[in-house]
Amino acid sequence: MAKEFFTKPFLAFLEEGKEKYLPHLSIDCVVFAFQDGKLKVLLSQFGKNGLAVLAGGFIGKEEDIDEAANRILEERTGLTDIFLQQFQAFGLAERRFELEILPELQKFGIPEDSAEWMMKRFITIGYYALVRAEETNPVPGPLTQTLIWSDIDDLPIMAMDHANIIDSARKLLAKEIGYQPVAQRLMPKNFTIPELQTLYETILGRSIDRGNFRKKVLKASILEKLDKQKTGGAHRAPQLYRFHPDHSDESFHGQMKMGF
Amino acid sequence: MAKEFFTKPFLAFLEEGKEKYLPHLSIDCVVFAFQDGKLKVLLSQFGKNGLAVLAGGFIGKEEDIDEAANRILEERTGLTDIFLQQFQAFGLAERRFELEILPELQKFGIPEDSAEWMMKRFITIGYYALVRAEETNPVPGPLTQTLIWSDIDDLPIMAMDHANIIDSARKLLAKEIGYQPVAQRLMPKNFTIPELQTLYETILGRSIDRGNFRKKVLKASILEKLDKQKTGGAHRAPQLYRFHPDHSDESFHGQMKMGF
DNA sequence: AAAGAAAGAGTATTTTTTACTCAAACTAAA
DNA sequence: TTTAGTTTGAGTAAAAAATACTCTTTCTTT
Repeated sequence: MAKEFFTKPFLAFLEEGKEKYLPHLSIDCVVFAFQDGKLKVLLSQFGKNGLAVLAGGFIGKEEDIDEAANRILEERTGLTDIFLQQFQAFGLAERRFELEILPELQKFGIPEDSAEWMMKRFITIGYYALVRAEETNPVPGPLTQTLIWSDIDDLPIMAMDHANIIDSARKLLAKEIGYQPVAQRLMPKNFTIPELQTLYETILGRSIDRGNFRKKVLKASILEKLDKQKTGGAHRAPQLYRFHPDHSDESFHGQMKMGF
Repeated sequence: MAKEFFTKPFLAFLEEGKEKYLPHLSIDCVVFAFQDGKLKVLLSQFGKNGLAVLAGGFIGKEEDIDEAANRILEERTGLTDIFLQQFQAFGLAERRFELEILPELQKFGIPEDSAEWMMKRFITIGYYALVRAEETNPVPGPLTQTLIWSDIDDLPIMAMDHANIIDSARKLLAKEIGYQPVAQRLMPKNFTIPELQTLYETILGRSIDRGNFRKKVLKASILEKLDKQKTGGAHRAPQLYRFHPDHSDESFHGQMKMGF
């Protein structure tokens, strides 16, 4: 990785940016996934062990902010129809890339004035997204060197206030999981109840009684039992389920308030 | 009211704006109060029966967005230390004052180019504020002709998407009232339990059992009984309470989840 | 074939919510 | 001064939800 990354597309991006995008405004997406029993976020990193940033971008002059967020996410993950929700704007006066990113660019010989517009103060609108890791195909963009799924509890050093943005998103997630779609979007198509429980436990940050979780989740009748069982496990084969495809989304918020 | 309103201060404001404020960005505050058993919002109206807008303003180039929101609110209400919280950015591509406000300005002979920067596309960051109506002293600003407390269920015609912004804020309020500070900020210093109940009922939009409400609110031990009783009422004199001054705010979120 | 381990199922207790009833206290009308 | 009307304050009983367990089943590994 290195010099050849910051070539034409990136320079072109910088030159065009001033014309195409609204000044002082950006979008940053906290893309969550659940993998190996851990909560992950999608990050792009400037080189191995380098500074990391969220999946971000800018807002076209004639583009809705939600449109922009979807475009940015599609560019990075290849996914359309993502669960994507705005959650907070971050707007401290001293929020600017300058200090951290400018040296990086200079290392690669980018002329300073090409990136001038990017060095201004930026107010960023934070979105959070829920994806299934196994369906995602991360694609580096013009500004992104390496894309990684990082354990949310073991983040690399983040640029600016990005660690703070992730933290806010995570707290929101814990609130929102009581209102459904979260689990649908993060779990694989088929899963066992104990697997679902670990999702809840990692998001809520505490353990839940096994029996009670099962009881509650079944009573909510949001799950559909499959014929198959999960084989290969070390012990008794657990039953596989999937979310009932009927009430695909909004239909029954609050049916499973998850007040454990 | 009329011509003399759009004079020096307003023109000066327009001229300066381009220099002082970030382009394409505004702040709009939904200021809630509870008065006569009704939920009210602070609006400024262009003339009697005219178009109404939220208490809004712009973000200084070196100003945090929270700072800006506080400044704007202080300018209008004279209050400092307001409960003020960002809740959502509104950013449709066609969000612009132009169509609705430009004609108003032209009526008053404002040169079109003075207001040019204001006619661009704006992304607005929505805040909601909670105030005690009786402590507020609304002050018209450079852009605001008349300030009124409007019943949220009987709004005048609102400019742009401002009705939508109010609606979002109200929905949020209903969610947040389960997490405390809301009632503290909206109720007068002293109040009776039935009065508190009507606040909950109007915010939640449904009726609550009298006895159960009282039981729950008392068990949360957030109230302090006063010696006085509320006199003058048509019937049995209800006991006066105030919020326990100790845990003034954050201290015990969630103690009163209000799951009616 | 037996041991270990997790899943599935069930029970019992406590807490919270919901739906009421009844007495007390005050005003206004008789 | 008494009485009717109305709202507050207080309490009870039943239903639902949350919590804390135990026991059985089923699978893998030894």
